Amino acid sequence: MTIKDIARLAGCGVATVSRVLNGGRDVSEETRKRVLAVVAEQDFHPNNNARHLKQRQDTGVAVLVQGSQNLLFADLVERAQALLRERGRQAELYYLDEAADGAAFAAQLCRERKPAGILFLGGAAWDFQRSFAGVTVPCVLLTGSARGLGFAHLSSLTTDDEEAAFQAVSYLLDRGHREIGVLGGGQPLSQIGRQRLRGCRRALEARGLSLDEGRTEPCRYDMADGYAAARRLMERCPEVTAVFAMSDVLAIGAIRALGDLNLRVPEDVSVMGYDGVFLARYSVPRLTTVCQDTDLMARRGVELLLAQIREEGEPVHETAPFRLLEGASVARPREEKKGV
Amino acid sequence: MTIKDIARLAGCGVATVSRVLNGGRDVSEETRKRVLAVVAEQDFHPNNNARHLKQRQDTGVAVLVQGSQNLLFADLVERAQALLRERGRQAELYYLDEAADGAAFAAQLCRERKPAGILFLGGAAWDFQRSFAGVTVPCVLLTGSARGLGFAHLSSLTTDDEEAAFQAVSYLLDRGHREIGVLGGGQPLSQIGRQRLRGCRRALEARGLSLDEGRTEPCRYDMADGYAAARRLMERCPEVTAVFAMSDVLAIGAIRALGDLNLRVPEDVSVMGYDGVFLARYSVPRLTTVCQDTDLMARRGVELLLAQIREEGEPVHETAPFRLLEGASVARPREEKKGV
DNA sequence: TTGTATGCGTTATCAT
DNA sequence: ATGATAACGCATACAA
Repeated sequence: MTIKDIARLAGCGVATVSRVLNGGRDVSEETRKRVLAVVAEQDFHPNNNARHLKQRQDTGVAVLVQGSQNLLFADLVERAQALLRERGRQAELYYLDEAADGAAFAAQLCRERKPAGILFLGGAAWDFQRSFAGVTVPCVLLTGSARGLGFAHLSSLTTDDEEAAFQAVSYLLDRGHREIGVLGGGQPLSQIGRQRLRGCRRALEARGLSLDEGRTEPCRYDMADGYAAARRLMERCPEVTAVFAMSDVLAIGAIRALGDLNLRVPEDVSVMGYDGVFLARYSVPRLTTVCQDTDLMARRGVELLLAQIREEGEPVHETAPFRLLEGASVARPREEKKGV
Repeated sequence: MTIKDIARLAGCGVATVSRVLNGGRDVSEETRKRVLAVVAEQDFHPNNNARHLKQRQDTGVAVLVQGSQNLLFADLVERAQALLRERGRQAELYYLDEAADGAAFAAQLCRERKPAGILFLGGAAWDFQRSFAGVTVPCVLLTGSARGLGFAHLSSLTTDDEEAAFQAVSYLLDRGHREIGVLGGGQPLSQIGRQRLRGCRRALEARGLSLDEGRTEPCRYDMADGYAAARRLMERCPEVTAVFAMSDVLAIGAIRALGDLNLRVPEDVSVMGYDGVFLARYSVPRLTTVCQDTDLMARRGVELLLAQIREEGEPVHETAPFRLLEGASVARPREEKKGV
């Protein structure tokens, strides 16, 4: 079943069928109806391979999600998809492995799917440097800065990770914590990890303290690693009264680890998260966390992308606001520990 | 850049390039090397649209995941993908919305991508009835039974949901609970919900109790709904001493809700989960839950699929074992409540 | 408004 | 072992 068959059954040429299927302009209402009737009757679906093979440019937007289990992205995806649909742009979702080369995949997409633009959720700066050359359409990177990369059609929007981490750790310091452990900042997403680490350091140094390397536990961003890292940290540094986890999933893992060490959260050890994913609202205790504004990021990200698609302007690199969401996982340190 | 260009640069015909790119049989080692050199030098990637347009059959396997946030599937996907790769089958992942018609998507896939087989993770029986006709390759459905559907090339493998639910509720009854609430079993995945509900009923009736409709709270399978459903349940039935949540994410939501109602888990109210996702091991308290054997399901599912791809035999419909994983979210009911 | 014809980049068929 | 060429199913330029 091809448009040829449909054309035959509807008594018209293939071009007419094609026109009806794509917007249907320059077609009389009568033939349009006749064609659509046949299409429905035959349950015909055009072949996208042939379509994209021939098509020079698609109107849709590709959304590349790197890390399907990243809860922060789940929020972003949903919002972005809805917004794009509102603006008449079909959003094609692609989930990539965390380790995959997102930019290379995007380049392939440009060759084969020819989207009007691409929205990146996550992705390593390194991949962009290496493979973004093949990407020919306007792009926006969410949750990462592409300022330093200098590509003419790549904008970016990210939370100011350094400042957010600064405030997170300052919040702990304000409550009297002095022995603070840090979880996260391993190899992947290293750019983000570095920013957050820098914020930590700045907050500590502002109080005359220093970021003790022995109290930083690099790890991947999942619960299992958060759990393991927290155990390592507490075994090595039992004097720690507060933990800053660079992601909520790490915080969840850490809370479970502390529980297994018979340490109560927040009475014995406080835990501060990062991201503000919905899971943070369901943990026991509820997480105190840096809440990234996914709603605004999705909205502004889509806006930037569509603007660049319309008129090829300069790329922009912005930061999105955040707020400190108070849960129940942070308290003042206990007296006996405070005195250590 | 097309294979035509590659052919020209390598001084051979397009057919030779194509042969080199696909397994490279019937090509002299010398020309093979020459072609590959040019391909590497030009960073050439064949166009998949054209490839699939022409190709009559692919050797890869499509994996359709319905519900990207379903944690049970996350485990299954990872295992299945690894196993397929081991067996020399490239696994192409497709994440679908929970509400999407998975079978219709699969039919489209058969027309356009022509995979050797399809592995379904989730999906509603209704969609299969309506749209599976267009699916022409061997398929295996995981986490659902397709026995009743009667398709010749659709096998299935699922946990015996009724029996598992029976044992879960029996476990609660064994510990002295009599006032048991049930969360889950709404519209989507209704087949699964019905099975589990049936198991609940059977367990209760085996002790001369009955499944009180007023104590069942239908809801979707996410934390927010679990939270809301648990609150509704406890407000309407404060005498409840144990809750059976038909999914771990519901259980997590329920535990949070109970906390907000100043009810301790498990001292005041016990919570039993279902699925055995990794998240269950990180909750506070750790979930007591029915643990589906994702490892076996992935292994056996892939095995069944590859067998059907090799030799078109009869479809099989099996159940996978499960086990009750004891956490810390279930205890005996308190005396004062027990007597109500 | 409509139909005809060409080509998208690849695989598959058939020669050689 | 290799090359020429005909599809694959569609969009599109152009003719009518």
